[in-house]
Amino acid sequence: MPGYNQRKITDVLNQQPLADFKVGVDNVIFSVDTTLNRLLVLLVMRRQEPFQDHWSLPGTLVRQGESLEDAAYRILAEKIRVNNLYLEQLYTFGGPLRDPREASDCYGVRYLSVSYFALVRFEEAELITDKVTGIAWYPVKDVPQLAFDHNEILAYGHRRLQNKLEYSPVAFDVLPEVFTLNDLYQLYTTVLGENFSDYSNFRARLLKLGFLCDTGIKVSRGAGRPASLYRFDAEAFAPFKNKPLVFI
Amino acid sequence: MPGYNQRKITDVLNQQPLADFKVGVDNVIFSVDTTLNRLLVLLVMRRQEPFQDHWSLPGTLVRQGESLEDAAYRILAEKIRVNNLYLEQLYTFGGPLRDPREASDCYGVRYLSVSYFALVRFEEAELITDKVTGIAWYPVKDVPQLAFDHNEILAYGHRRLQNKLEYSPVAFDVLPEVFTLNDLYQLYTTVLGENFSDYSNFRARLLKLGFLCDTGIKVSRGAGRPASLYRFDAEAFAPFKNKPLVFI
DNA sequence: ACAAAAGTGTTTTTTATACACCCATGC
DNA sequence: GCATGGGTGTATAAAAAACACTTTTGT
Repeated sequence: MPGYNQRKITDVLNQQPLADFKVGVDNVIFSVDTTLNRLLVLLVMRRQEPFQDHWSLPGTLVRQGESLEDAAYRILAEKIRVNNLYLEQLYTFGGPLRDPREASDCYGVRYLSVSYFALVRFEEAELITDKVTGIAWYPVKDVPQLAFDHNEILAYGHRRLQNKLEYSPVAFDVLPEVFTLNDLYQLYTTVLGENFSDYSNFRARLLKLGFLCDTGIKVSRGAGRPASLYRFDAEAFAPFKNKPLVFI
Repeated sequence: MPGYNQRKITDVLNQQPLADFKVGVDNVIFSVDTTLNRLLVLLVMRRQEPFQDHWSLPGTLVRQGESLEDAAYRILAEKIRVNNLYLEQLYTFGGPLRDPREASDCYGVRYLSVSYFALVRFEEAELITDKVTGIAWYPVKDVPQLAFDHNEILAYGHRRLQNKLEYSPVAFDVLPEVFTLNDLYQLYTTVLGENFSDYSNFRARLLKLGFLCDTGIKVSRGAGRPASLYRFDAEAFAPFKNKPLVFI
């Protein structure tokens, strides 16, 4: 097949060299402080260049034989202890020059970032701190300038979280086993912003769906009538899976 | 700062070598054949190993100094001529061993795929064919076994397309400048499947939204009353941007 | 008693769904 | 005339949104 061989030769002549990549993963880990009604994101202080002494998303470079997810879970396990963490892929940022380590020699190795996100229980999440590494929950509303393009990644993650809350039961992964309807409502308002819904209607719709069961146990928080504690029933939720906009 | 230096040393000792990556992009390009009401996907025949003589999504490896998007647009421009193409990032597949080129030496270079997707106008899209490279529109319903994990990527793209159609005006990028409401309805049914909505209600809702203007021009297709040709008014659509579920 | 928080109910408006039916054309 | 596809309208049900009101607690 002469045409094929000829084509192959011109291809080789036309072809620019391929880029060599290191691949990083960066995690956008949210939690909700239900007492102060603040949406928090996990940040770590960088201790090496580039961007030394800047806050950044917890990330790492992918090692040999390691999948992207494995790397994401690995770095997370180094920073935080938490049960039942589920990471979801967010977006891949890979333009040239997004990492200053590329700048010096423009045709050297490239740095690509695959971002993941998760929502964890604030109370259960135990930050792993040592003398050298700064690590903290930061209110999303006032995160500082971050390393690399991490502000952009965070903004993207925040939007995804808001969407996810609207059609999937992530809220119950982050609330305690039993919770009051007001706890749930507060969670939604802190993530989605004020006036997303009237409390009374929120309540009525959610109870009608039938996957929240009243434990009968009452809990009194300061003044006011005691609230019922509810439990999320995963089985009863099953029929609503993948059906968009169950709430809101 | 002795603690810092000590930490740095143990880090180096603990650290496995980083993986080296080549990064590929793979495009899931859909179009709709409005005469036969079929959803199509663009496939190319591979002419080199691995997976020689298998159909695959059109893809390429990222070159030096090239962004991910650039690479995606480059390979597309080699396969198809079309106006106003907008690519959207889909997902990143990066497990080890997803590419058989890794298998021989497990700790050699890794292959990662960032996928993009788009919906193009079938009539305007001109496939660039030569004697050696097979290229074709394949009905999504009966795509064969593809190279690599491309069936998985395609399935992911199909789901994304269905979602996108429900809350964004992509349909008007793929329809001709003027179209009948039935053309629009057919497009939705071929992508979303039968019985997603009654035609009459689909029509009423869409007209009420007010971003479709009747040109007054009538067109007769065979028997039956001639239909009005409509035009999409991007300005009038603006207020609905980012508001989920405008239709359906 | 009163404020505060929980929970119930009611009214109004909007949207979804399923049709029935009229209109304009080709054959 | 009548089949065919285009287009309009209507009745019913369901959901969304606004808000008034009752209940039960702490102080």
